[in-house]
Amino acid sequence: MKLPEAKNQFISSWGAFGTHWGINRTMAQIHALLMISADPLTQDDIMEELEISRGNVNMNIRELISWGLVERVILPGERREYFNAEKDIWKVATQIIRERKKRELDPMLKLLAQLENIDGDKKDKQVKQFTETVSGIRKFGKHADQVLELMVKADENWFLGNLLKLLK
Amino acid sequence: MKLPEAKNQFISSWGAFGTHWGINRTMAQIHALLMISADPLTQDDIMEELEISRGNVNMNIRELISWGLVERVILPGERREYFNAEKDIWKVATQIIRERKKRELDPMLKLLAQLENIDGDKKDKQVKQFTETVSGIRKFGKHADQVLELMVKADENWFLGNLLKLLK
DNA sequence: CTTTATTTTCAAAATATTTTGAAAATTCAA
DNA sequence: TTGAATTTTCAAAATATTTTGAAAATAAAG
Repeated sequence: MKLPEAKNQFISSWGAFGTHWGINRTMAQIHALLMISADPLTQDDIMEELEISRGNVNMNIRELISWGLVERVILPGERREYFNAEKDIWKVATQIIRERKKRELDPMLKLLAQLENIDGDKKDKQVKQFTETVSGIRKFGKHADQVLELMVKADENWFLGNLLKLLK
Repeated sequence: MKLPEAKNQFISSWGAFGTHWGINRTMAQIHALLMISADPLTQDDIMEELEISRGNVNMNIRELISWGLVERVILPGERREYFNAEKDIWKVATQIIRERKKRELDPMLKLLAQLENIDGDKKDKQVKQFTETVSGIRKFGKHADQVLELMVKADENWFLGNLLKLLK
């Protein structure tokens, strides 16, 4: 397979992959394109390569920047802005984990804490099941939170190396 | 807070949570409802509780069954089918991991393997960056695959207990 | 300042997803 | 069998999301 075809395949499946993770297709495609580009690209490069509108590129680029996955690059003597993606996949993953934790897990845990103590007969079957389910999810979430916290702080090889050694 | 209000809050935020994970809102809400119900429910119970149509309930219930998160229950002497959700959150999580691994991670790894060897000048900057990115993602994916595999097979306390002890 | 290149915004259009509800299929009891 | 209860299907409608593109805003150069 030649580079252009491989590029297209990668971009397209990274895009599809993204949709399963609550990320829109185009944002994931732009991310994919930037990850495999040796040099930073302009908005126009991206528009042309992915055949999408300027507004679309602009919005999704800004979203990628807010996720900490892409940075603006100013090349000396150039008027236009360039965009560059973090290419170290470990950094990409920890950055995504960090953001999703902040945006989703933390608020969920906060809510569950509130729901754990409800008024009513603790002997009642429905009350009991509700409390048990909520507290089970909360405990699990707290564990996950700790594990993810360690993961984002740890160095790749150290963490996975030790983990796999331990568990083998 | 009283049970009914707490229930609604839980269902509604579990639904919102689901949408961030590529699961549709209603499916997640039905799942939430079944997880906090002490007893199995019928399609009509779910329709009434969530104020949604019969077809909607039916489709999403079947989807939950295909994910292995909900089971059909036949109560003796009852004509109608009842539905019951797995309530052990560890089992729920491992089941979701198992399915998503199968549906998403495995196919992605297969594709990346194909893309790792492309025709062309290995010295070319673009070819080099493409290959590096793809192989980096693939290596990471394979690690993740192993970790998830172990996680799915391990017992909750054993796994998290050891992991946290090691990393503290 | 004025002009021109570039980026950003956002209402409207296009597309995609979800939901409904009624008809068809199935299941079970009599 | 037959018929009533129940479940399933799926085209059409409703809703939600994404994309466009042109106008407004901003930034740099002359």
